[in-house]
Amino acid sequence: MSGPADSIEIQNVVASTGIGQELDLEALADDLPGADFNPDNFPGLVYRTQDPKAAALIFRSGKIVCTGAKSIDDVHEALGIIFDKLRGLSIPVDEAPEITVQNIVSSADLGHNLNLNALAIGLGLEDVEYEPEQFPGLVYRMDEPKVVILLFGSGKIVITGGKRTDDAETAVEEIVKRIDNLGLLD
Amino acid sequence: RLRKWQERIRTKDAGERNLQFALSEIDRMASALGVPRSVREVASVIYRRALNEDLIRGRSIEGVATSALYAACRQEGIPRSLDEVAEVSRVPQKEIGRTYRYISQELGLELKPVDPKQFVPRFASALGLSEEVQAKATEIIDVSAEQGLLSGKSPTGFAAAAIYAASLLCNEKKTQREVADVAQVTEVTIRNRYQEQIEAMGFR
DNA sequence: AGTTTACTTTATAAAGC
DNA sequence: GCTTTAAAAAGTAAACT
Repeated sequence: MSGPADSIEIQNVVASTGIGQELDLEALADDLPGADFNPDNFPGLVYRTQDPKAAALIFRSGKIVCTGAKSIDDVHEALGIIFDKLRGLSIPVDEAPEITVQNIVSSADLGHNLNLNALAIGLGLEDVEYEPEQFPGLVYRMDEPKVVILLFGSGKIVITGGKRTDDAETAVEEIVKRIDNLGLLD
Repeated sequence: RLRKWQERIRTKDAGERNLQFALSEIDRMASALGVPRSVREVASVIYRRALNEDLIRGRSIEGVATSALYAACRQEGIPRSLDEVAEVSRVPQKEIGRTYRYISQELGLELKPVDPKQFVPRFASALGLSEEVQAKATEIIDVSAEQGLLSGKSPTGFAAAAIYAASLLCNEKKTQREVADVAQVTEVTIRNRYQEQIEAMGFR
């Protein structure tokens, strides 16, 4: 059975980790080709991997944030590359640093156009933020799973705030139910 | 003990002065926008509620005052766009929008999305257009909104396009530039919405 | 008038102001 | 609160050709 849940695509995964070692970012900026470090703007050093494509923010404390990966596997791959690069610079890195997924951004297509005005009232104005003068999407905060869904007139949606791969799937099934119950899924 | 008394009086005075400042700012902006006294009163009530619920902490008094006025205009059915409100405020439009969303959520205002039709009388009269054009523009908005064209679109741009289309249909033509200026949108937006609307009306 | 680039919104960690 | 990073959605806008 093909449904909206099958159209889900992970677009971005944010994860955090740490190498268990303090870093000299000034020195690291010189040793890592392509590294961006502007301590006046932001305390983290920015390093990008090409394959898989991702961006890492490396901090003096040794903590690292990885963003832009298209899957959880890609996060592990990208961070693995960074760990090896650091080891290559004779920086001691924990053997298998714990990697925590912090946020997953997914997109999906409900396959029907949406009347956002009717949806704002139907879903409940108290849980909805819809200000087309400021942004074309309707913002819906769902409690279980605890995610935020952006709904557009085209029926395309964005699910963010989830930490597990199946949060998006559960959220899509739930939002489809709620919209259908309102009779707003044409 | 005497110090505590003085402190209380001092903070009470400061709070009173801040409230007076906020209310006078609401009055000043409301006058500049030309909204009726009833809207200023609603804005004052919203501001006082925000104050009582401690929503001003971490935000500027002027920002909350402006947002309260923006919300009051909507609540009273005579909305002003964020652009228009920002013009008479010394707070940037982006902050007004954010603060509005925050106080709206926290106070549970539950305001419905702005109806583009509510801009028609004001924009049309600023352009010197007749009642006939206004009625036509209103009809265009109703028909195209029913066909689902309104979702995600800015209410001012939607209203501007309908007024432009209605002015053509009623032989009281205004240029896209003239309509764009009073609605504070670009000609490109009017062109885009106009194309969709005349198609929805079955013209073209 | 068409194209490109860029900004609006959501979530999330990191260190410091 | 802010700063930076990534990505999607769709609307709006400005700067070009």
